[in-house]
Amino acid sequence: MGPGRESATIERVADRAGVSSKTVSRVINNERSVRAETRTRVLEAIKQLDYQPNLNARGLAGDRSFLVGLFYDKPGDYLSEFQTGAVQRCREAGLHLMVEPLEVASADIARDVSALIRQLRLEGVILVPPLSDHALVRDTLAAAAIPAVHIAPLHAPADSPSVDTDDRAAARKLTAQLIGHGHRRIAFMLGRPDHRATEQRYRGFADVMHAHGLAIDPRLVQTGNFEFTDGLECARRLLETPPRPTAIFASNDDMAAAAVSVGRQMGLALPQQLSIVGFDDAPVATMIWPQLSTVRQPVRAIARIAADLIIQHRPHQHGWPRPVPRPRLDLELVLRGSIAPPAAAL
Amino acid sequence: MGPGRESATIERVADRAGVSSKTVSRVINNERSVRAETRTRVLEAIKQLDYQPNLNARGLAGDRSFLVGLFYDKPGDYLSEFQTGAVQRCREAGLHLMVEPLEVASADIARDVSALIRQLRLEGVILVPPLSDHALVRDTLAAAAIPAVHIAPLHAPADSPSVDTDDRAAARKLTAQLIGHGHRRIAFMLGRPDHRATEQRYRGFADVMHAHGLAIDPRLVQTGNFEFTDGLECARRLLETPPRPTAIFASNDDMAAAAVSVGRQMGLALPQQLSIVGFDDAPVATMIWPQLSTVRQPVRAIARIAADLIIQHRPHQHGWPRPVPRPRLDLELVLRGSIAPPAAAL
DNA sequence: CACGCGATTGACAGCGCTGACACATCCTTT
DNA sequence: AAAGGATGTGTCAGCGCTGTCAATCGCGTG
Repeated sequence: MGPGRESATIERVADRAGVSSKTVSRVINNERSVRAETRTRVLEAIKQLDYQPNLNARGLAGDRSFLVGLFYDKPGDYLSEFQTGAVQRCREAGLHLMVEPLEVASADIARDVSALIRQLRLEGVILVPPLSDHALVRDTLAAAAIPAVHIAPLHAPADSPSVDTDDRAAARKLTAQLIGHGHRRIAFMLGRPDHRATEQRYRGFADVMHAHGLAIDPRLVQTGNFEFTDGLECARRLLETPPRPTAIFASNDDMAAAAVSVGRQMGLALPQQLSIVGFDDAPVATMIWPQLSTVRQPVRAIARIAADLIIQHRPHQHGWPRPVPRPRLDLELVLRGSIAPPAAAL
Repeated sequence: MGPGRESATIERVADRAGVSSKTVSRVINNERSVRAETRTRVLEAIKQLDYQPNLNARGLAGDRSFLVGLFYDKPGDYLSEFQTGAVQRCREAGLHLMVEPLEVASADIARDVSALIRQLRLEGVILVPPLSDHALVRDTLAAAAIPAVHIAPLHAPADSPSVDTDDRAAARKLTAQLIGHGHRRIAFMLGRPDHRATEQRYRGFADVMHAHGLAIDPRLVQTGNFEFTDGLECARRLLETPPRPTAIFASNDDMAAAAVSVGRQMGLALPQQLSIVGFDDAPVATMIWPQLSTVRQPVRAIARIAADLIIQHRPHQHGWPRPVPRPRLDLELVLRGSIAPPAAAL
């Protein structure tokens, strides 16, 4: 009820409840050996005084920090979705998320990481690609014995958990859609080579092409680095390669959007003369016309799981359970208007 | 050189430098009264031991936290740009940014805010719209005497700084472009009513329309809430209103993209039969065809300034300087392919 | 009824740092 | 040469909490 005039301390709560501060501490930390009646009394006092424990003090005394780090390289929609999911899960566990940009290309990235974890005493760190494969960052974290969760790493570290999605299976399904509509000559736009997704998505594509006995023209496989602008260039090359492909599988929606843009500039009727699919179900997928058929990324769910892994780890202290957890999520196709039978096949 | 095996403490540094821990503290906090020679010696010891001060301890002892909060409602590209700018500036000052989502609609938002600022002891908070106008949040912050910087608030709080952009002037310039190309019948898509930008952008539009003696058909002013999906609906209504407008001024790029999408679905040639302009220079502005003429938002710069305001405030302790700082940034037009003379005027 | 054991609770030190204040130096000034 | 004023440095307590360990309580057992 009454708002604490000065922020109440644990002592004040203890007095009001008629117990020692240590008992209040026990209640706050949800320790078992507190009589139910005592607990109630303490809780009541906490509520009445509107007491909020001081995390600095808790941290200093208990050698904790209540902080989880989320390290990223490139801001954007993915990141902001991810952090929203991670924060949600962290809050439930009474933790807070420090979102820290790190330049992969920076020379003193190791120093930055080291400073972060030692000053803030992070209890765990989540690494999103391409940081999840950065050797220096990994080693620094390992040396400091900070629990780290790697999102979709190219090479899963032996003693650190990772969270993955089954991009390959999804890419298979999406490719099957294209082939099912009658496409035979399909181009592929690769993502950044330092992302696991790049490899997996291409493999899924290749799997199905081969299964159908379809050749992959090497000239029709180009790298767009997951970037719209690179995708523009890439799409141009692809569409200038005769005979023109009737469909393009872009490894993400930004590049798919670039393909749409180039296709339109070249005067092609979309999707009749050119089918295009993307990956991620990014916002742009529905903001262009035709809307992209793509694969939904459950970004928030991934983030939640990653945060959860850190949270679950804390009590154990002694490394990760064996085998190291490596959850893998299934992906879901989102079919929209960007696929049509190839004009020639009509 | 040698990496500290166990994280070094201030005492260890003091021993090595042959001074007291207090002197080391002085060096860390960059206090003046330390002899240059002593300072050098201490810094040397710090480097040799690779010492990193414990922020928990610093915070507890000095009643600080080295934490600045960034409160937001909706994740997205804007947010992630903003936080990148804010983090950069904070780092330079040795502060860290806690990015915290807050639900504007939530009933216990005040409780959430209160818990955050009291547990973490935030040294300052940055509020992005629409949080910058949330009365409860504002009051809670004020009651706790936390310095808060409001980004583009509808109503600038009397004793809190705000950072603004001159949306009105930019909207004028953009409208002038449309009219300069020969457009007379121009529709307008409004944003969310709880954003200052919504009002300012419309006013700028109206200013120029009136200055040219052009009427604003009330049926051609619709609300799209800054959302792509609402924008779709909105654009449909606008384009079905006879006589059809030859141009649409959307208050942001997402809605402009929606207008492009609808225009295309209706079979209009863009930009010949319909010119469209947006606002913000969001990623989507260049990812659709035709690319949007729009207004660049210097989001990172705004974020930097906001962080800087907090940083500058700290030493003073006794409120903000008078008058309360209210920096306002100018905006820059970005002209791309989405404007053409109206077909009829050709 | 003394004893033992688990469940509960409290006393106390101390986490790593900084604020307040005391002390020591080294100049100036008259 | 003594007093006054900067400047530089150290001592010590304590920030608000938790770990450790000891004390106390409740109660079944022999």
